[in-house]
Order: sequence, then structure tokens, then C-alpha cells
Amino acid sequence: MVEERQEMDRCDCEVIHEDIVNLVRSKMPLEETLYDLAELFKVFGDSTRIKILWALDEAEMCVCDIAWLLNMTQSAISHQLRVLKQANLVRNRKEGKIVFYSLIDEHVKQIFNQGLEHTREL
Amino acid sequence: MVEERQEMDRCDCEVIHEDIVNLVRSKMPLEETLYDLAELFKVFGDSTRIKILWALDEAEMCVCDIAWLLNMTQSAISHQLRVLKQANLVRNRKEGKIVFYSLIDEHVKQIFNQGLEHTREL
DNA sequence: CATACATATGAATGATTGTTCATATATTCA
DNA sequence: TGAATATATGAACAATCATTCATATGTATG
Repeated sequence: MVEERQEMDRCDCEVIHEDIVNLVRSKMPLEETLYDLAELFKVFGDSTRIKILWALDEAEMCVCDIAWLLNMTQSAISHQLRVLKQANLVRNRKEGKIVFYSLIDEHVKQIFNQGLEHTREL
Repeated sequence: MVEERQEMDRCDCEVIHEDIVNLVRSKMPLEETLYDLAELFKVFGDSTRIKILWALDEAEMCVCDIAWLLNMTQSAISHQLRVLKQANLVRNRKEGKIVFYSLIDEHVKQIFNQGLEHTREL
């Protein structure tokens, strides 16, 4: 299948900026890579999930404790834990009736801290 | 105003896990801080905005060039640049008719790179 | 086996959001 | 001043999403 470039609104900057645009284009990561990256940040882009991740970075916890900690329903937490698990951010361990969740990736806290540095720079 | 803790679904783990939950609670950042953090990541959680930021990290660019680069309409780009500006991620500079946008924060690329490290670890 | 409990899940709903379309604003140039 | 160009913006629409509610699944316990 031939990849055809759709004719876009093209302003007169073209002649002047074409080189820069082409340079930038050549340096951009793959479309798919950037899509995946956006998907990851989408997971971080909800304060309930941020709180869960922050909590799990402190200690492994079961679902009902997270719900209690965050003052939310068990169901809401359970749904969000599923999202976090699908994003490979948390793992779980079953002990009888109780399911304990914990953080998988050590980058998470680093990403959060860098984000915090930005928000503090206002 | 008195802060009243809403009665939540509370499981029998309470007795056993109460100490851990209270410890975690004491270590959690302010509600508002985590909300702001989530808002920041929400901005990163869209592939159009990710692409714009990635592009601007390479070079200052005008609106129509970004639109051309990303094969999108000027209007769509303009709307997203507004979101990025409100999040204090980009600044702009006017030169006649043309408005050039550039990146404000050097953390951005670092945050992206850490995010990429996570996505690569699947 | 029946009951209680911890968690998961599907459907429904209200809210948010990204893009498009039409149009407004601002600037240059003839 | 009028036409052309670059950008911004408001309304509308479709799509996505977080929470709730009801209920299902799985496990221990009496």
C-alpha cells in the first residue's frame, strides 16, 4: 500500500522553513513510539491513579485498604487497578481472599518527581 | 468547617493494616499537589501534544510548520498549543504575522525519556 | 453447605476532551 | 483601503473515561 501524504493547509513559510521542518521530521521518533508514550502518560493523568501509585510506592496494599486510604469505593479502586495493571505499572499477589497490589517499575517515582519539579516552577 | 471523614466500605483488614494505612497516609503529598501532577500528565497524555513538544525540543517552529510536520490542520494545532501554553510548557514569540513557539521547560525531555524507558521494558 | 467477605466486572451515566468547521483578529503588502 | 495570509477562537460533535450500581466470582469459616 502506498503511503500518500495528505495535502495540508500549507502556508508560505514552506520555502523558508522547509529545511527545519524536514530536519525535525528526521529526528522524530516513530509514530508508534510517541503513541505508546502518550498512552503511558494518559494513565498518570488521573489523580486517583496518581494517588494509588504514590501509595503503592510506600507499601504493598490490598484493595480495600487503598479504598479506605483514598476515601473511595472498592469498585472504583478495583477498576483503576485494572488500568494500572494493563499498563504494567502494578502487579498483584493473592493471599486467601485478599489481593495485595504493589508497584512494578522504579521509574514511576522518578517520573513523578520530575513532574513535581515542573509544577513547582510556576 | 469541620472535616468529616465519610464512612467508607471498610473491610476487616482494618485491624491488621491500620498502621500501614496510617503510615502511608502520613507520607502522601497534599491532595492539591497530586491533583496538579495529574493535570500535568494529562497534558502529556495525548499523542498530538507529545509530538508537538518533541518537535519543539528540536527547534522553535511556527504554527503552520507544526501543522505541516504533523499532517494536521492549523486549527487543531492552535488549540493544542493553547493547552500547552496554559500548562506553562511552551512560550511564543511573534514576528509579524508569524507566531513562533518554543519549549520552556528542560524537564520535559527528561520526563519523556524516563517514560520511554518504561515502555521499552515490556 | 451456607454465610460472610474481598475483589472483579459489566452496564449505565455524566463529564471531559480532541477535532472540525466557520469565522474573527491581526498583520503585511500592493 | 482592500486583499491575502497567519493565527486564534467559539460552537458542535463524536469519542473517551471515571465513577456508581448491581451483581458475579472466589475464598475462608462455622
